[in-house]
Amino acid sequence: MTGQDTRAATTMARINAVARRLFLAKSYAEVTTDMIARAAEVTKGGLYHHFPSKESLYISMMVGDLERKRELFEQAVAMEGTCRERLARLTRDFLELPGEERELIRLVRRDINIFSGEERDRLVRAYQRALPEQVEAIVRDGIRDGELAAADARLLSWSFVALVEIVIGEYVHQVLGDTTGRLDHVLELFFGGAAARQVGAIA
Amino acid sequence: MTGQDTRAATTMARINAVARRLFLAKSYAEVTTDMIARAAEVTKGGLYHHFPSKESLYISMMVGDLERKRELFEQAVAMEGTCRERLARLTRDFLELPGEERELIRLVRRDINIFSGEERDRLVRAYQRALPEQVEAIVRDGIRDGELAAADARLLSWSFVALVEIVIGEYVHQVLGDTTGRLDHVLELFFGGAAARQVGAIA
DNA sequence: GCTGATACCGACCGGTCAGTCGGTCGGTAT
DNA sequence: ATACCGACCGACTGACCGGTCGGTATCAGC
Repeated sequence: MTGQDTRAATTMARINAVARRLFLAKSYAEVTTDMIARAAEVTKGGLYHHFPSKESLYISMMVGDLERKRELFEQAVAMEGTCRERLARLTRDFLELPGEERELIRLVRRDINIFSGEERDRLVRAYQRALPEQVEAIVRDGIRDGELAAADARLLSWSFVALVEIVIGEYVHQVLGDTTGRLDHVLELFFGGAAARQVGAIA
Repeated sequence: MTGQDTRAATTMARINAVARRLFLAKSYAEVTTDMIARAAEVTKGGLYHHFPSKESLYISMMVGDLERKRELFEQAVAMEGTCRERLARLTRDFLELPGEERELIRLVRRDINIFSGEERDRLVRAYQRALPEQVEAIVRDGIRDGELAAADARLLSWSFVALVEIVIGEYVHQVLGDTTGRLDHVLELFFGGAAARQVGAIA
């Protein structure tokens, strides 16, 4: 029993890993089930023995990964400290994820429009739980404690996530350098805005 | 000559309009050339008489539209006033665009990954000229005039655009209401940040 | 009213791809 | 040894879809 379970689980894990790599490199439509099967060293029949459809394979690969990210980000939420410190921790954790792991979150935005119905909802919910809701929990505390101005927590969280997403990418790497520069920029902009600080009076 | 031009131009415009509607409602792959042809009341042969390929039809529809938006946003750039006033004008113009026109900009992000090569570049360039570069011009002035803190203008522009894009959508409409509420939120957040203002000293 | 050009037609082709299905094989329980 | 079962195989199918092509309709200029 364990032997069979392990064997199936191993194969499924191999398929998942290969699928992740391929879906990152090419668009959903461009990645064929043949490609996945060949790269995972199973046949299409074998692949369809474990997954009912291409869509389902894609979604469960994504959902599994997002679940792991949720656990990571929850540590920042659970942390003691100011709102800013906790957001910093979460953002740093995110920025320091190995490239492939980090890029996977972008796939949600890239591919969300090709699905619909129940499977799409599964993906959306997994994403929301993994990132925006974690940020929202911290932001909500920040507002409650007077660290952030009163505002809609969800909207603020989305804004924060959007600022973080901007900071990924090669151009920003050239401008701001590695994690710390990017992190500082996001936090400065989110908390303090882009306006020049008045040098003199409060005016 | 004018008669022929007009006839062809009319048909092409009809195809473009129909394509825009369809591509907004469904993903690129889901919209078939048959659907476009039928909805535009031509046959596939007629469609391919005017456009060399589905991809080319899509891209030129988008590029044409983005070109019109560029002209609109250029008015805000050309305007007299502070950086904040000019960004407000540009953002207001954007937010007050009729729904379909505004959504079209989101298609760039949605579909950019399915193209590659020259046509993709055409689309990317048209988008950049239409929106981020306009914002960047204003932001650059703001930095030069000491209204914005010294920073990379392009990065700031992207951040601003990202904040604007957040503010579209039904949830934000419920929270902030129509254009003015959204506009104020974006400007407040971008210029002043989300931190609570100190009530007392400068501390 | 003839001629050429352009707009338009619609059946058809070539290729792709998700998904199927009858069958093999290795391991496990009895 | 036998019976069984889940893992896996791979040729095949059916549908779809972008693009083609030989042909017809419409209209301008002569």
